[in-house]
Amino acid sequence: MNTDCGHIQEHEETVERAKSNMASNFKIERMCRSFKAISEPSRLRIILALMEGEMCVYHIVEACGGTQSNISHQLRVLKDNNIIKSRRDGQNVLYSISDEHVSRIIDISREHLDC
Amino acid sequence: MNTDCGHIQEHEETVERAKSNMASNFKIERMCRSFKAISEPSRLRIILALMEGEMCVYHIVEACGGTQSNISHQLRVLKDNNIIKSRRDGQNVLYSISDEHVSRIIDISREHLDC
DNA sequence: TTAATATATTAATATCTATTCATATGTTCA
DNA sequence: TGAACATATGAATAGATATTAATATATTAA
Repeated sequence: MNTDCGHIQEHEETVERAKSNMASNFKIERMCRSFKAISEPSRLRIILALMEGEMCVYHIVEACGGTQSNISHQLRVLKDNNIIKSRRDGQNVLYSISDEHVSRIIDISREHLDC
Repeated sequence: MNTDCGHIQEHEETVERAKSNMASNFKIERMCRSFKAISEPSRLRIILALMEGEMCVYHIVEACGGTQSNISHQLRVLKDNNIIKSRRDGQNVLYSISDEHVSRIIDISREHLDC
């Protein structure tokens, strides 16, 4: 491998910009964890469901299918990554999308893939 | 588990909307694959680098670090998921972000996580 | 306080994924 | 044509992740 790709000048400049704008490892990993959280079908279903409104676990199970245990695991992952938030209401725990960035990202993706 | 969460009416309505707006399994999996593609540090680094401009493989390696082989594997994953595109130019292959949706999603995420 | 209900956690396993090393393919130029 | 270079691929393995079943915790109401 050498640099003689016939675009040395532009590419070297791009490399420099890329290096100086590159997020830190810490931030890269943080972003990745967020994207990974929404990268599994059962979790994405939960997000899409919650984009329709706040729900308790029982109703999330009803809307998304799957077992209570599995949904609960996925809710945990989503919450740990600040994708969703929860509040207790008596015996129930109500979940909702934690902030608008999430919905925007999902909407762009749906638009992009025509979903 | 039963439905008696004290929010039966609203939740049932939300469940109905969620079910009727829920993307098909096929589309859910397609979205998930896209998100998964951008969910690994080395791949996200490549995307961030290419957001600065088109580059050949050698320069991507220079910008992102890692081995040529690994970068090449990751480029493949990104390309298979239409995150990036490539064109051959002589001995080199030049990669770039495949469309603006990708950059928008990454930008929102950076803004969200303050990266 | 006990029973009933809703949700969360733990541990086990099966599956998936990233990374590495070795090698193959494709391109240019002598 | 063959040598040199740029990129891609295949196979192996180590590590991560999803799913399940069983059980624990938390809340309410009797």
